[in-house]
Amino acid sequence: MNIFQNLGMNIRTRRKELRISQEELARRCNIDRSYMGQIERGTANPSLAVIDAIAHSLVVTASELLREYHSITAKHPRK
Amino acid sequence: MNIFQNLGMNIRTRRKELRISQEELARRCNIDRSYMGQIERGTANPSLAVIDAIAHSLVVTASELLREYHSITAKHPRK
DNA sequence: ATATATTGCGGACTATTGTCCGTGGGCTAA
DNA sequence: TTAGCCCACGGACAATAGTCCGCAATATAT
Repeated sequence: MNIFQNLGMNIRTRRKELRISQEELARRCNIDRSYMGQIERGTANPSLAVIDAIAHSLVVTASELLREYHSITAKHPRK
Repeated sequence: MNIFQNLGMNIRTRRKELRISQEELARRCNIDRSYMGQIERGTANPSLAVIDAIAHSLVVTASELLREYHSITAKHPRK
């Protein structure tokens, strides 16, 4: 899990809490829908302006979006 | 103080703790020295990859670099 | 004061981000 | 089945991040 995937997971988790689609989130952030998908998958390298816009739409801080992601189900990894 | 200036202040503060120049920090991050200056002044919009590289060189996390900056001297602003 | 190191700032250029389409697949419901 | 979402992925393009120089301004020493 690199920092890009970590950011993506945090965004996806928070977005699903708000029960909105990638497209709706992208619209609220004024960014492209397919680019939002790349960010969630961890395959894009977004600028701070983009990260900040997403954070605002998700009602969290950019710092929080970059915190280490902890999945509930992925606890106790074997090995 | 916007998020760019906030990031810049955190970087500059941490860099001075380590007693290194912008040029030395830029060299350790493999980025341009004048661009590092722009980032510290809050006039650049760096990508997550750049923020992460700086964080590593400063031995902190990207999340920490984006936390709200609190100056010691700038307390109790008048109005 | 004179050096010396460090930083701000500019222009010209290259590399990469981010946009704007379309297409196809998986899913749920009617 | 068909229809409606939602998401992954691709290509071509526009916008901007980031580089590489130089030079001036400022700080920090000697």
